[in-house]
Amino acid sequence: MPNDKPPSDLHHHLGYWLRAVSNAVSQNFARRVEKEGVTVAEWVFLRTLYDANRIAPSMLAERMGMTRGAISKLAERLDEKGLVEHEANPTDRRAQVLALTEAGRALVPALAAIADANDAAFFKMLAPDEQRALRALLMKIISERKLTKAPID
Amino acid sequence: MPNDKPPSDLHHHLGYWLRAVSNAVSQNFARRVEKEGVTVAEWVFLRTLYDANRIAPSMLAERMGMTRGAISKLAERLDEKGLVEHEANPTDRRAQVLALTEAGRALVPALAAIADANDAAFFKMLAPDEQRALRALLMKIISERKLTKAPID
DNA sequence: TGAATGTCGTTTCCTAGTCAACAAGTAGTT
DNA sequence: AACTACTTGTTGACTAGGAAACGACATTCA
Repeated sequence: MPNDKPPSDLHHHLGYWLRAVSNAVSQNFARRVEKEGVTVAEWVFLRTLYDANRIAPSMLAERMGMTRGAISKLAERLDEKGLVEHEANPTDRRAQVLALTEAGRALVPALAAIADANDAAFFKMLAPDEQRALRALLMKIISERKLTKAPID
Repeated sequence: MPNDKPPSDLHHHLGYWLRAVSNAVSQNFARRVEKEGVTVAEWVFLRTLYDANRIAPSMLAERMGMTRGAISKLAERLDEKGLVEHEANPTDRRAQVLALTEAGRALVPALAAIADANDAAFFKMLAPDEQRALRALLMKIISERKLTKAPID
């Protein structure tokens, strides 16, 4: 045998296509919300806080899959923009509680509308059953992944 | 009507799940190739160069979807690692030509094996037909997107 | 009570990108 | 030939995030 087979192509990996589509979606969304003066991470932050009402930074870090350092900086930026407030925690003087300001709360529905429009535009070439199928496949991977996260590797 | 309906949930967007899975795959892969002293971007760079043999940085930037500035720095890093060489272009004294060194060429198959293993491990919970379906959906989005990139906004 | 240990959020340092300004070189036009 | 306009790759300023060290505080345990 004169030669090994060539190394597999980039495009043979599902992860490659996943990254390509994901980046395109995120970049598109980023461009849209930028006009509202907000980044993608800030949108996720605000939307999560919208539901939580009042939440510790460490909780937010966990839910968003970011480090506490990142959340700390993110919260400060949003505070400066007048969208988020830091409050003291009466029962633990180390801790903080984050909450939306009125302006922050008012902004969320507008951002949600942009997110809806972006998602709709991006996946409109997929039929409804195809969209459901894609969602199901992605969720299947995620849920499986959750189970095997700590022990594996 | 007392109240509007609430802003849509983060998890209602396909883009959210896409980003979640894509980030997980990439992080996992990053951790694995880190042991070979290489980042994800560097892997894509090396693999692309492996096929192209000799290529201008500007071409590489286009193929990888990165700016020329990023490619310039990436190439310099890989040059310092002894994996990539800069050559002069005889016909245009502004231009450069990038090529793999022997070490760089030798490294690619090992990295490809890691990429194969990572992809296999990550998507093994999907049946073969599910994997094909996922790939088809992603490619459908990409190809549609390519067509409507410039004009749409 | 006091000491060790653990946890909270912040900060510093680092990496890896973008963007915009740039010098060097090419090409086209008179 | 000279002027203009474009293109090439590099650079500097800036941004966002991770890792780890940190100070302040809380908890546990003797």
